[in-house]
Amino acid sequence: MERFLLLLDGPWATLIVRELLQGPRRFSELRDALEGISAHTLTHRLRRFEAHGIVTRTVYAEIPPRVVYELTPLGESLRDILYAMAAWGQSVTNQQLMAATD
Amino acid sequence: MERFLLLLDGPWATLIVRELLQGPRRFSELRDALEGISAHTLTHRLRRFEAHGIVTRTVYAEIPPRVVYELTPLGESLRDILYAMAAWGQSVTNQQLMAATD
DNA sequence: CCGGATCCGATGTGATACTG
DNA sequence: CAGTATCACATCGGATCCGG
Repeated sequence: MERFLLLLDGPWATLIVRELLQGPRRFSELRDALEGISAHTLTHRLRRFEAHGIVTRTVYAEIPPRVVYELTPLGESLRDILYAMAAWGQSVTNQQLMAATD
Repeated sequence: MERFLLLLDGPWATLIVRELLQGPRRFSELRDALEGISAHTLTHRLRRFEAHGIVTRTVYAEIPPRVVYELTPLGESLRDILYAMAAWGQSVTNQQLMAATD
């Protein structure tokens, strides 16, 4: 089975990558942008991304500390997938999905 | 949060849709093509797809019984996403992924 | 500010046995 | 052939408390 599918597993994973596609982000910036995500989940997704080589984690030893996450070229290459997802979401109205979901 | 992400949740969901993109498939054809999937899981994914309107289920009351699954136009519209995923998987060598995963 | 530790619930998946 | 029922396990995610 293909590994790459596991990278975007879970509802938050794709949303985090989508946010990082817009540029480097601090931990708190991600948490604020992804309204509703817990620090617990955000940390775990970022750690996995890091382990899979699609995100870099840079720690600035300042007071207060600052941690910046940034997509690697490998992570940037996910852009086409995210774009395809975004396009699909726009072409399918919420009404269609809601009616089909219930 | 966007509903469509939940459609392709889990490692098998995308693979099932990818198989159906090649044409209608019987239950046993899907199970054979997706080596390693359990009947339990395949049934549950197909039932969800059906409920979400991306797959139709047609039962032929023959002996032995025959059940054919086919993508709806809504399901077909997922093609671009699956293609983008496939392209990504091909551009990234397995070596890269394995090295990054461990 | 950026998490780690821990406990908990929900869900995806498998194994096995069984059925119309 | 095409499932269903049940049990078991892993992982995603949230809540809460605590630490560098």
